[in-house]
Amino acid sequence: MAQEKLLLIDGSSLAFRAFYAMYTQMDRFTNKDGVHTNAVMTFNSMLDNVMAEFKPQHVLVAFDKSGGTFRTKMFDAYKGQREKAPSEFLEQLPYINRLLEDHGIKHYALQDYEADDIIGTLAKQAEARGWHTDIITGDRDLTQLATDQVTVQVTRKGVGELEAFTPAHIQETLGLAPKQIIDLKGLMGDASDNYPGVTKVGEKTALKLLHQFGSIANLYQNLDTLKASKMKENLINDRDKAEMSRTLATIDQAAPIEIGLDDLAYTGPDLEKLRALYTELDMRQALKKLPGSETTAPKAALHYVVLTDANLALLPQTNLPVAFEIEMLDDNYHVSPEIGFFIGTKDETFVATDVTLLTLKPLQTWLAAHELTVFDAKRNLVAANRLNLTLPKIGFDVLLASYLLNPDQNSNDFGQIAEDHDYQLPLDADVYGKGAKRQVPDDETLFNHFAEKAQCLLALRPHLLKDLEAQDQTKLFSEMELPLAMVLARMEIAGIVLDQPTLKAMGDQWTATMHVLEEKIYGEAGLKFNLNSPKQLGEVLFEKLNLPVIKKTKTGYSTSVDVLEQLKSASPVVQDILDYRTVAKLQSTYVAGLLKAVLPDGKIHTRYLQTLTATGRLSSVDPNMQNIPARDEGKQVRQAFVPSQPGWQIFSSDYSQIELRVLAHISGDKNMQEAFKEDRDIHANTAMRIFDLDSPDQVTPDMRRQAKATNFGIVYGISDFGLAKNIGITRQQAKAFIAGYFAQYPQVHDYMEKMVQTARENGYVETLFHRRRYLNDIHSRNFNLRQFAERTAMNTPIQGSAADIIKVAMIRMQQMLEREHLQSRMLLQVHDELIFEGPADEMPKLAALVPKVMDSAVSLDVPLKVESHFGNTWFDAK
DNA sequence: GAAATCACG
DNA sequence: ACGTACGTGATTTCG
Repeated sequence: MAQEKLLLIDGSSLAFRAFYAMYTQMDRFTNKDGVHTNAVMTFNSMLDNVMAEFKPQHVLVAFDKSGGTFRTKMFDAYKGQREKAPSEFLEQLPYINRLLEDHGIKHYALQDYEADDIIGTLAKQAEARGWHTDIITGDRDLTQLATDQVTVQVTRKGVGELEAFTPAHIQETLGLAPKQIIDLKGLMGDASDNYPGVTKVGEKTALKLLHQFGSIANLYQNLDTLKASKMKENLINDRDKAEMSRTLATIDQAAPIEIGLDDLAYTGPDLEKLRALYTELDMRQALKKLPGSETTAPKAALHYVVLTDANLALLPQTNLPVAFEIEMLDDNYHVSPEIGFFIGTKDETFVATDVTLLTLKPLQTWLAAHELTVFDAKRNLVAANRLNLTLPKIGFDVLLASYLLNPDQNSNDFGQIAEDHDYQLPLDADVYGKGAKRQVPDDETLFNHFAEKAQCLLALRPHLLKDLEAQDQTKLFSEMELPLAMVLARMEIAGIVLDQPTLKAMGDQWTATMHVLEEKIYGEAGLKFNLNSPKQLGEVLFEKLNLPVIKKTKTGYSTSVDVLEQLKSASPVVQDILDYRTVAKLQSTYVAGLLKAVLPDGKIHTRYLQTLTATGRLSSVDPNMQNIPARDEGKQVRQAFVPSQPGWQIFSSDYSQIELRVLAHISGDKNMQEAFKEDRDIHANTAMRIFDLDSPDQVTPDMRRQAKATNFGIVYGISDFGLAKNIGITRQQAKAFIAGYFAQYPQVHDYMEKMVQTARENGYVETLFHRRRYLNDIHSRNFNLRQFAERTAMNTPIQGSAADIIKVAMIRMQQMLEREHLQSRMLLQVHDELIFEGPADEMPKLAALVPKVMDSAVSLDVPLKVESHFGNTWFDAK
């Protein structure tokens, strides 16, 4: 007989996670009585998943009992920092209990004990009987229970995935045996359960000590063998804390539970009761899944042919578009495994897992002769490049088209996009799984999915083309976004070299500064605390040091820069905190973060997301190369971005004031256009106008600063409150500023009103190149949402048209580089700036060429201005 | 997962 | 009376 299986679920931890997994959309999920159901729903689907996956004969869901536990009796502050659970959560707990009962699953809680202890006790009993146990929890502390017979499954990324902690897995990841997790927690403490551990000992130090000594007990027995150090002192001083924390972290495996293994048999659900509960809670998805509800018939498997090197001749010659994709398992196509490809014609889909077939001559020739329809051109171009091949004839991209039709539909999952256009296609997540469980399915499943995708691509193409035409976006698609995908692919493939030693050296300096500041701050504050925790920092500043509270956040005191700037004079510690924040950011994001992103070729290959933003801008991820520090000491980071070859340099050109120039053009404002036509300093010009001055000499730096902020505010869709806050004036003054501004630039005012009006009438606004953004909230009864939509209506045509312009410039620039046979390459785009590398002797050519291409990308009623620089590093190209 | 913070245009 | 600048991504803490 097969081994008996027991499933123990940490109900408290999972319910909490289930609640927060859909926290933002919580209010979308309520029943007709206003009871929230997000936690119940998520908990329920989680339950379905684990029951299906583990198929246990015995199940128990353990909960914490409210009120204290034996641990609180030992240590008052245990879990003391926790805020009370929100009422939207508490109201769902009774339903979760009912849900379990109706599922035929036992649940249990015990006075003075936590769910952990119930689970630990039962797991031990099950082991004695020779059963296998799986424990489902969101809490890593439970991994201490892992044995050969007990696997601890910890939820990841909310609740969607499980990570299986076996003793071997724990050994692999931490180098510890499960029981040593207890010593680990003893040494490092636990912030969320609010027990201390040893001062200054975090996970790293604790692991080192445990690898050396094995346990806390043995560590203290052999403390003499440690060299004198601050850490040793801390260990001596905090011995009590360590031992107490160890006790607190220990799960009681002999809790006096009144329930036994024999009570846990899973008998299956009571479908009628479940149906009643789902109905009461208005859980339609769950209702649909109940047996006996209407089911959708499984679709017939599609036909496909598996390609081999021997049957490539089967590919038919056709003038019709064909579907193509190189499939990869992960988002990051620079490094993801390539798991197969497909070629679909209207009559047949050809599939294979062996992507090296693509390098064979007959297939290359075939691909070069047929127009391809893909989902995500850039992704396929990079994948192809990894196989040393080009895809010269990509004619249609379903992802790009879908994004242009509505940039809110920016999912990267073909299944999702298909659904948006009323086509049936399984989500990639359903075929491949998510996160740790993501894997290549068996060939039949994979190939069938390929066939579905191929046929879906071919089916969607004519509809999307028609829709693009109807929205006047055909050119935007075929002359801008699709060609741009090719250009971006080349930039991403080129990558930029990171000078790692240089960056490491900077990082070491910043780390040293960080440590000095840390100690100084602890001295000034009179205590040690976690500087990276806004919560703890807030307590120190506003409770211990009694500094005035300037601003609050949802959860407590705000400690952001603008607040700290105002508190600088109140205490010397504030400046140190600001300095600490600066270097900590540089170290973690720009030194450690960038070093992590370097691929084996020594380069950083970012990915531009071409179908993400609502305005038409690009974004950049893994890593983000569009927010590398440009000011103050952080800009040194740019010294680490260097050319890929000796004798080469970095070249950069950027548009000057492109958004205000776009505004001057589309608003038709004569005064603003005049300023640009005469190449005046636009901010000084604005200052002269709103402060009613006669000559530029009368503009003080402060006036210019305020005028500049007002110009920005206008672009963002101004409000008096926002402007007042930004430049530190009263709301009245801001109001007067804005009135003055509109008096001086009257057509700008007209433009703002016109855009809001357009949005109301059409439901969307457009850029110069017909990029569209829908603004459903423009008619909202909710004041905030409506105001936001109005500001968006004013801003999107400006930001989006500027994005259009640089996209045109990039496409033309790539053509020019080829036409002029330059070795120089385009590497990066940062919204209004293009960065290249090339041989030093090509720099003068770039200096002539790039600005010319950029400023002639479009013809506006005002000139576009471009500034260029070059040097040995990105830093020097400024 | 959410929130807070801070980097860029 | 409402509560606000537009568009992004990465890191850290916390429940």
